[in-house]
Amino acid sequence: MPYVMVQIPKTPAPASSAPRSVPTSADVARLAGVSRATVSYVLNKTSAVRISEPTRRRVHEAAKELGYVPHAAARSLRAGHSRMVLMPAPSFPVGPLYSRFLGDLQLALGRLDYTVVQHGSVGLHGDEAARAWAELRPVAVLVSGSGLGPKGVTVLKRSGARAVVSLGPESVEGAHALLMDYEAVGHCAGSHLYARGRRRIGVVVPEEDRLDAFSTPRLEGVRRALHGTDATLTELPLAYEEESAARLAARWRDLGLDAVFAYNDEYAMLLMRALQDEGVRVPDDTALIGADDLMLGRLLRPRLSTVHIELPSGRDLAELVDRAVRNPGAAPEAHKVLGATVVHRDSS
Amino acid sequence: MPYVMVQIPKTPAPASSAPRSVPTSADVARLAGVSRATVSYVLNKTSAVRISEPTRRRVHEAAKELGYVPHAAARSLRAGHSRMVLMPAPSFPVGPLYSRFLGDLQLALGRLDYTVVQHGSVGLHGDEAARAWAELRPVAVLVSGSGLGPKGVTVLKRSGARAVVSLGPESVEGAHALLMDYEAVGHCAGSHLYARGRRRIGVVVPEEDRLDAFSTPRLEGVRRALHGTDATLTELPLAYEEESAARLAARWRDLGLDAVFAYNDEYAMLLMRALQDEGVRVPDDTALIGADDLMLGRLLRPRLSTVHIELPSGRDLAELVDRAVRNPGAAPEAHKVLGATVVHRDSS
DNA sequence: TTGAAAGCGATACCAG
DNA sequence: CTGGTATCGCTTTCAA
Repeated sequence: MPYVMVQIPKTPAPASSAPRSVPTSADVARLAGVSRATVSYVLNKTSAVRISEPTRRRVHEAAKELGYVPHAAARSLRAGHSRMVLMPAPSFPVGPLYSRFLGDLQLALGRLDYTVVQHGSVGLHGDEAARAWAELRPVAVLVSGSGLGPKGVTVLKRSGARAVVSLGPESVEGAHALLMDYEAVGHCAGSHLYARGRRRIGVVVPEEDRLDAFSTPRLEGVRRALHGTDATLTELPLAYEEESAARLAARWRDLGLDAVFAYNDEYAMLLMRALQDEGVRVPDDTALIGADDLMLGRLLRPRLSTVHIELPSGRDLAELVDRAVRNPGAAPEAHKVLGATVVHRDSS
Repeated sequence: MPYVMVQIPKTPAPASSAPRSVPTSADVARLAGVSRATVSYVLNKTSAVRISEPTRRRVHEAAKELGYVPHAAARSLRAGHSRMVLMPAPSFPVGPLYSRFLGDLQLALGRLDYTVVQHGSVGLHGDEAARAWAELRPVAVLVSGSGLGPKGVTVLKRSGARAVVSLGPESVEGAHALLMDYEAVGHCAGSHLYARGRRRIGVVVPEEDRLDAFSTPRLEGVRRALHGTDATLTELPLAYEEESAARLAARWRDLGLDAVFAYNDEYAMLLMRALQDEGVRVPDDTALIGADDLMLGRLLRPRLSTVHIELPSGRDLAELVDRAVRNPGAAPEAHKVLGATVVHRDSS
């Protein structure tokens, strides 16, 4: 040892509300009268070494008395890996469908002993966001939507992520993909309306930018369903406000449409109301179909036809993640996971 | 498994992507031909020391070439603190109101250079959850709802959290509190119905357990509003299903109610539909009021009266957090932050 | 059965 | 202006 370090006494902390520094395993060891190694053995139930029962008890008691909580950062630094699964937090209100999916996923991953963390990356764009996520060295990253490019995937993998999974309409180079075929939703709706004999078909396109990622594919799906037929497709921009709907309804007869796919059930309700106020009969004058199969659609009169969407089960996705983590070398899997089926009720 | 995930064949990943171990600052230093200290200085723009421009460039280039991303765990281990603000991820579908609040909050905290993380603590109860959160050594913890007791607060503070804030109906010992006075919502509704001359008042109580934390105070609020008056209060259990609503509506005339507070706008819509199907006129026979001021209420006929709820601004909460972090010694603040006002439309 | 000590990655002091 | 080095809290060999 080059020179002797002398411990400098610290200024005593204020009397009562002493913000004692956070207890470490060394503190536990001292209180229990053992070494830090022993503490680690006891607290992690290491089976390789056997610790005497009295010692175990002393360690546990010391830990409880101090309110010891292990330091995840130190642990994963030492271990060289963590069990954190990171997802970007959604930046817009999510429906009950996705909420439920998320809950299931968290539960399933929790059972597999992963810790799910949603990272509030607001205002970070593309690769910046990927870097921010990579700083946490998650073992896996699940990204929904289009917030991730191939470069982002590289950054994440370089920094140790053993699985990168994208949930969205298209797969990303190098990442596993859960292909949510949003076009299928529109395709379902378009085919349904066509099959019901409708030929002049409108498609609501929300004016809210955040929904572009969903609305564009849904529109394209309808276009694809109608391609090569004698039906026409009209895009109908609509903001999620009564006024906007009223304006659209006011020029409805001029549009001469006999059917409309309203993007989702909420926009459908908005539009249905406006159409009815305008004296347009649904479905006689105009057929109307939504999507997402929300409860509210069942409550409308006429009952709203809709496209029911089935997301992958959280358990399946959790298993995909676990598989990928255990075997990072494997080629990325791609799964089509979005089930879309028409629920025909009274509005179409 | 509800349906099968269909595997799509993917082109195998290029063989060149050898999983090199993740680059550290030492690797950057080596490549740039400088010491790790210099790398740290350059990358953190430390102003105390001045590094020659050529060196800076070499470091930056090396970092970029290696795809270097700093290791957050190592950094915060060394620094002794992080800038992570932790919130438990909500375990049930949240409405647009709360989503918006959450988004604002994340943005505001982001601007103050905090990283917001939602911890998916599913299946963890009370103090277990607090321990799990504490392992991440967040600088602040925001807990909404009643998932935190005084012991949890102690655990978190012991492990270095400089601010613990509870958002909910009641304050928790030792934590800052944003008091969401859910009773006020019910009180508003009850007073309104009473003022409109209604005396036999029903209150919908959702059968979904997860909503207890909200529904009980709303019910109590109505009770308080009616206390000491000649009005009666009837609890109306209701599940969020058409069938349940139909059953309730079927015995409506026997109940002899002239008004009902439907918990929120969604339950109100469910009930209004069922009542109308039963021939009960709203508001003539029975006045109806919801809560949350959702768009859908405006679309109902009659237009739904509701209780508009104002959450605290994300900016304000972010500032409270920042203040608390900078001055952890200060006494916990408690703010009443929930504004409830009746929006009188046509259903009451 | 327990203890001493090396090191995970990054930072900040101090010496040169 | 730059390099060596101790340190954060924890796990895990290796010795005793």
